[in-house]
Amino acid sequence: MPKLGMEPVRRRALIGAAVEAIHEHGFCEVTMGQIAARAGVSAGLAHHYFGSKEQLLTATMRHLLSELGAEIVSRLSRAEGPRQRVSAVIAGNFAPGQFRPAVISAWLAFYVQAESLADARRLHGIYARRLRSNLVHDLARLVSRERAFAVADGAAALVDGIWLRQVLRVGEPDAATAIAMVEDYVALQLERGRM
Amino acid sequence: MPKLGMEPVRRRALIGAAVEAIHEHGFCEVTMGQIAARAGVSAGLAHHYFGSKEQLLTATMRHLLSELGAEIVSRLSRAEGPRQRVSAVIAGNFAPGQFRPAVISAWLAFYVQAESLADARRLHGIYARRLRSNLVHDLARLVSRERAFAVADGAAALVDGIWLRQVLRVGEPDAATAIAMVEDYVALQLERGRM
DNA sequence: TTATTGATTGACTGATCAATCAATAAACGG
DNA sequence: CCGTTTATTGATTGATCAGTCAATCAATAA
Repeated sequence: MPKLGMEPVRRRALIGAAVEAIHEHGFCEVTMGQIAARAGVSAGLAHHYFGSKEQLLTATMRHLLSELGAEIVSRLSRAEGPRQRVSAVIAGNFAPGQFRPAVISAWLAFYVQAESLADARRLHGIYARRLRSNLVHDLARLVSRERAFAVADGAAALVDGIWLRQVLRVGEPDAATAIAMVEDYVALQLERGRM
Repeated sequence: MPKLGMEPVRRRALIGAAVEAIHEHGFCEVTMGQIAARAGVSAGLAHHYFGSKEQLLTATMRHLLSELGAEIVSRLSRAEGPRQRVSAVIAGNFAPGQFRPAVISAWLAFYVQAESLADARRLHGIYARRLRSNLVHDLARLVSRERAFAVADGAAALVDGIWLRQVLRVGEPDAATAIAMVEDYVALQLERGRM
């Protein structure tokens, strides 16, 4: 059965399987065997393509962050003016493909890992700085630069908090309510800034 | 050297050591041996008193939640009127003994575990409901019941988000800034509610 | 003094799992 | 068709670690 050019197919499948397997078994408990089985291959093949469990997990984290980033960039490109750009960032953070149980579980697990794993920490840092500078840049066109920092930090904390709390909520995530909550916060802050 | 009545001493030491060891080694990587060594005893003794790693970890989580709860209750008892009570809850969530790196790491790790571990999930649920009902009860005296729910959820998400983001921040946690951020959010929401 | 109980350890075991590797087989290139 | 590359597996290894246990020692009680 061996077809050629399977590498990208397997890599994608394994990364997707890793997200699901982390959700099902928990980050600490999940094994290469479980991930590989979910992707429909042997554990040996997972090692063949990724070298080690840590590298597969790091690739998975990189994938999640880049997908989330892409959602935001795509919405930013359609936004007009700073206020819409802020909304684009907020909505991007709750994009349907991202704000779902398995992704939320994996994302949180990587947050925890980022503390002890240098690679994970670096990736998180890059992503967080980019998000923040995007927000600050646009907010600074609406309020003072000083307040823009405060509002960006507040909005970012609120977004992360909503993701975090979704981990323990039962039932499907409600992106609309989440977005409304953050939009409300930003609107209130901007109103005051204009007074 | 065996003295009598060591059980409570050892239990406390092991729970404290678990928090520190999780912070140092990471939740997934930490072993009973490392925790026991930090507490100055053998791994065998840790099993003797707690039965299993899972039970020691669950006891640690219970301890963290109850300490945080105690900080809030203590501030609530000194508060007068609903507005002060809301502030008491906020300040309690950033009490100096709790809002520090090792505790934050462990707390977040337990959050992740709560997804797959029934015991951890139950504990978290109890704590979260209590916190929420406390907030809603007092907020409902300041704004409509409906808005009280929204503000309580927003404030709780903000608190959790600030804790979460502290995991990756370098340097000592800044409780004062954190409290100011949540107080600002609540103040803004209450102002609107009164309009 | 002599049992009894509680505290404690270090050695042991059994299971798990990441990582390696040799073997196999299909596709392809000449 | 024959050699090379790519894909894939299953068996194996080596390390780690949770959990158990017998043995030891001190304090207390009878």
